[in-house]
Amino acid sequence: MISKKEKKKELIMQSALELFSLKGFYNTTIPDIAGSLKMSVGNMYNYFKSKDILAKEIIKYISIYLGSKLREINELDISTEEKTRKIIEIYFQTAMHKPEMIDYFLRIYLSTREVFKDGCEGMICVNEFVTEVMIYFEEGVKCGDLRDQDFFSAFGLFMGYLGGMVFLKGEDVLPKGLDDYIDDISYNVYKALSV
Amino acid sequence: MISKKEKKKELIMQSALELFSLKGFYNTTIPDIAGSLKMSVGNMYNYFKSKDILAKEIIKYISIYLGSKLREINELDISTEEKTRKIIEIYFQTAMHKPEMIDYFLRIYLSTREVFKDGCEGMICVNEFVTEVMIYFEEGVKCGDLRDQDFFSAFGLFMGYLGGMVFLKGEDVLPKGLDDYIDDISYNVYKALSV
Amino acid sequence: MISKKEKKKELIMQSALELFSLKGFYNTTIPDIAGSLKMSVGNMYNYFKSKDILAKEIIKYISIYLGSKLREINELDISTEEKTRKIIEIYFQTAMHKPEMIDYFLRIYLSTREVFKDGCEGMICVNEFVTEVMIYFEEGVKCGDLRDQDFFSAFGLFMGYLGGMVFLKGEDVLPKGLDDYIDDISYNVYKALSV
Amino acid sequence: MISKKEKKKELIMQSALELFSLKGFYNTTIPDIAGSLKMSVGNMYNYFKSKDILAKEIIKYISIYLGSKLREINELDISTEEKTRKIIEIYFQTAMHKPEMIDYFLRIYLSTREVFKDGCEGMICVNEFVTEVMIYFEEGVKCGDLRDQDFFSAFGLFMGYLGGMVFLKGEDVLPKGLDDYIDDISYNVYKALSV
DNA sequence: GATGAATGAGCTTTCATTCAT
DNA sequence: AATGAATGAAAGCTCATTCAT
Repeated sequence: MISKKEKKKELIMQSALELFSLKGFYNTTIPDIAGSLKMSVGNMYNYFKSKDILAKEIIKYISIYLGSKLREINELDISTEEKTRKIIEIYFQTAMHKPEMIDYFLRIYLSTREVFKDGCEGMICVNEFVTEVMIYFEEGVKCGDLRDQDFFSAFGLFMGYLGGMVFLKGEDVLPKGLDDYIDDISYNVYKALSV
Repeated sequence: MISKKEKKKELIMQSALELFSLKGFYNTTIPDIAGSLKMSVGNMYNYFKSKDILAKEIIKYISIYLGSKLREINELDISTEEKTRKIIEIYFQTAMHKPEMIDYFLRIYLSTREVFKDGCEGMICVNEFVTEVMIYFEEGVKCGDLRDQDFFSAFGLFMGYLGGMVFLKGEDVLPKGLDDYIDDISYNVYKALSV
Repeated sequence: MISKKEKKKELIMQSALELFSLKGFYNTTIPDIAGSLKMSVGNMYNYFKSKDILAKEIIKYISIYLGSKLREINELDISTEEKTRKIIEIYFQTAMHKPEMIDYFLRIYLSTREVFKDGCEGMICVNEFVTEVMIYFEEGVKCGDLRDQDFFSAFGLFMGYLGGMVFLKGEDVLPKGLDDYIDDISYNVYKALSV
Repeated sequence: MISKKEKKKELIMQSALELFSLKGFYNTTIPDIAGSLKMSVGNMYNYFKSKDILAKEIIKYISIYLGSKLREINELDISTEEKTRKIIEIYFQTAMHKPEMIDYFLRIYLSTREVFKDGCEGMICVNEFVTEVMIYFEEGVKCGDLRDQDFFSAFGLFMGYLGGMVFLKGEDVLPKGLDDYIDDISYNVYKALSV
């Protein structure tokens, strides 16, 4: 069972996540976050000892969320090609319906090194997510669908690609909706990674 | 002919670029930049009217630099496959020898929307760079090497991939040097984009 | 008979005394004190209505403790010279074995006027201690051992001296242990005060 | 010649010294100090990088001031007994006419260890003052007036005594003015220290 | 008696920008 | 063109105290 305090921590993370991804880490103040929750500034600090710690907890939270989504796909009994498409779909769906998550990942986590340096070195805080991508890749290789190449070569292509598209969407330069690129992207990714 | 003032502006941009990419936009102060140039704070404002304007000039500067590098490749009389490889090479070489440029692109420009919102909407400030990628792509299509797909589907893959790899390198999770991934990546990109 | 509540108040004072003398009044928080006693913050306020009141009760507590030690000496049937030495001994022994007491006296009580202004004016809160020094002095005069001078001239010398030595010890500038100064100090004090 | 900046630093120290000694270190805020000088808060930090550093500079300043006063006495061609009296006189005169100095010494410097821990270990920041006391003592010994005892035994007596009297005055328990104790104290100190 | 979440004023410190020289 | 002292708003964070449970 989840404690009342744990529940409130999650509420705070949700609100902070939205504000951070909307306005950026340094343009979101603790009073902003507290205000959005009708909570006093001081009380915020009963839940998260610092703004940095809050930011780190949020990325872990996102990693767990996205990781669980990927796990569901990994557990399906479908071809690697279909899995590839489903991963793209879920990524874009998240980008459309919970844009703050992907945005936080791309614009806060990847770019605010100072904050994540201590405690999120390497991929510690996005471990759950990366692990599932790894599973997707290794199973694809094992069953003969994907070429056996360096994992990071494959990871960079797949995730760099998806991130890049969401960035373009965010910059409002994509003429079509993200959904409309799913066919192209699935084709390109699978073409690149398959044997 | 380039004026003395223009020359000093460039010096300032160089120094600011290094500091911004090293410590982030919000952790670099105007006194920091002035200090690194042994220049007074007040005088800095004779060259750039605000920190935001400085940041925007820098991204244009980078875009022009990288665009010119790509143009050189586009003007070579080689196959699209060779061009693809050369683009990757030049991108990684820049990432290794002038890391501040790629870092600024990925960590400052892409992530600090607040700053670039006014004056760099869409791709205005990275126009020169994007244009050359577009030329690479369209010529590749015209000569029958590349599949005729939506430009952004291709752009996202190529540039998202390269950015993703540099990010991974920056996070110190790549077991090998960037150079050692050139073969893999060239292969993957060309496989994805070719007919 | 001492009530259960009175007993707990004393426990709190002991803990607070240690923390105050170790970290200072303003660097010791009520949560610090409560935490050191595994007690809730709210409950602390059932025993002491404010931090200031707690601080004042502590100095009274110390005064009573030290006063009782001096009374024991005053009641002995020994010469004033021997009493003088015994007072120094007991003072230094306290400084060594219960350093928090002397430290509190010197560093909290004497220096944090704001806090003790209301309720501890003059020597109200250290009354028991000062009274015993007064008795020592007056009896010494009555029996012809000590010169009959202004009490405060004598008090300042004796207690200023002892406090000064403990300060020096605290600053780690004394080359020897406090004990090793007892001979010197006894000699100096008695020489100064005797007829 | 003294720079304009140095002059302003001294003005700030003067003002801060008064406020600190009057209200205590933790009850004096930077806005208090800035306000007393009709100066902006931000500008204060152009002169002293932190409140702690300001506090440390002040104690050095006081030490130099008092040290110079003692040096003048040390350089006089008078007996040790007369020097003893003159030191007490100058100390009490300072306590009466520049009470903030002695108060700062006794109530801020000696009691706020946290602040002076780094950078003022031992007697580093009161070096000039202590040195002159040492010279007084050693010359007194050399010329046969004072007993050759441990320096700190003598220092603790002399300075502890003077500090103690000022404390008592501050607590308003002395029935007479400080001046009226000079005879007594001179007699006591010299009696204790002389051969 | 006991808990600890909640309050909110207040603190130190930072920094883009201005402006008198 | 050049200096750097000055401004002042705003940030992150702390903490004595209260109060519903």
